[in-house]
Amino acid sequence: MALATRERILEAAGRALTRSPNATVDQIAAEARVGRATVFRHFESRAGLLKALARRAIDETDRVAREAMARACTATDALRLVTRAVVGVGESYRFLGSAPELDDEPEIAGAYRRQMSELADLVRAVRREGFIRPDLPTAWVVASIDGLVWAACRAVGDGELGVVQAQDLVWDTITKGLSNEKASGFHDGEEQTESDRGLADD
Amino acid sequence: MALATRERILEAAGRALTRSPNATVDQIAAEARVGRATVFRHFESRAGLLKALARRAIDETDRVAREAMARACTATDALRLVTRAVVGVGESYRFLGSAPELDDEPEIAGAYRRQMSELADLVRAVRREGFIRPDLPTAWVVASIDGLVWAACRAVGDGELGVVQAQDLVWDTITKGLSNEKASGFHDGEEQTESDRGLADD
DNA sequence: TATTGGTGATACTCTATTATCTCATTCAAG
DNA sequence: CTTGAATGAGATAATAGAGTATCACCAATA
Repeated sequence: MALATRERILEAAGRALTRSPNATVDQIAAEARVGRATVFRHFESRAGLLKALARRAIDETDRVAREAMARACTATDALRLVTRAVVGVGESYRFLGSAPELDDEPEIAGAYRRQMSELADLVRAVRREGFIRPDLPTAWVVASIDGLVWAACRAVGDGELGVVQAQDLVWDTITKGLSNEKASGFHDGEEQTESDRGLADD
Repeated sequence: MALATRERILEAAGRALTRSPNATVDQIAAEARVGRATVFRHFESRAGLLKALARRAIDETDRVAREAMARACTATDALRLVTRAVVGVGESYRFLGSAPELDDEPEIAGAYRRQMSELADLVRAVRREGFIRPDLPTAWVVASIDGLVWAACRAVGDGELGVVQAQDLVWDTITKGLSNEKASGFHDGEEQTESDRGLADD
């Protein structure tokens, strides 16, 4: 039962830390229906627990992302599958975004940087295939994909969307945006600036 | 000098808390080049300081958002101007995203909910004007706009983009997406089920 | 039955941090 | 020059939470 207990603590820690990133060991133990001492029997310290949890989330993300990469034959399709996969396991690593202590763990911080760097590589490959609008900086493409995936994970976690629905919507939005106006007769230039200038007195 | 000192502490707290959300009063005081006791002379407690900081950020966001709303004649244009405005003051409230204690402040949590609800109202109005793709759930439109604004603020804070550039890119991405393929010959039908199967193989 | 490994509960120490208080210093206004 | 308000620095108390140690309990197993 040792392994099961450890796993149960990790799951509970994920839930508790997603709710409140400063959750105490007491709260985590309570969430796991486990004695406080048991937590320290399985993890050397609270920081160690956080680190193990983060490593677990990162490894799982890596796994599904590599799986997706392996299945795709073009970079564009790889990006599509990777975003889907990451949204699918989003619950695992949602706590990472608000876990400040982890920035001090060089192992975790390094792994996160590596993941973002791999995403940037993938985006550059997708760009070479011509799928990405050439006028967008790569940094923004990476940042906005990250933001959309993040939004999808949060929406799923908040029960606003189903997982599959969120997976579909992320790629859909990347591809087509939110706007209805396909013809792109919508330049930031004309009608908008008109209305802007027409009413701006300052 | 009293007001200036208070302001200086607030600015410093914003910087310190953006760096590390658990920054101690010591660290905030050091960042403000101010004695520790002075912080407690201007704010009743650390929680009070955080609350004042959050209120300041929320009020500033409200201010620029209302200003933008007042200048626009259509809901669509209002959404464009509001996103621009919020990205412009993004630095003020970046710390809010990783300040867990603030969820316990009913005043702050309520104000945040109100802002999100106002954004949802605006999105619904934009939808009525026909600008938003009818097949997208409003919840997703709100979430993804939030995600894109968030991504823009973070990119600006990290020095990856200039403020004006980020402001342009958010609306540009909302309108047109990231993809080059206008024709949308890209349907996600079959391959997804495939990937789905792949994800559920454990 | 005796043993053993994992557990819960509790008491305890130790440290970090908040919050208060005091006193000397600075500095600007009168 | 005097005065008073604001500040910096430091001592101090109070508290919360991490981490340790101990003991009793239970279930599986020899």
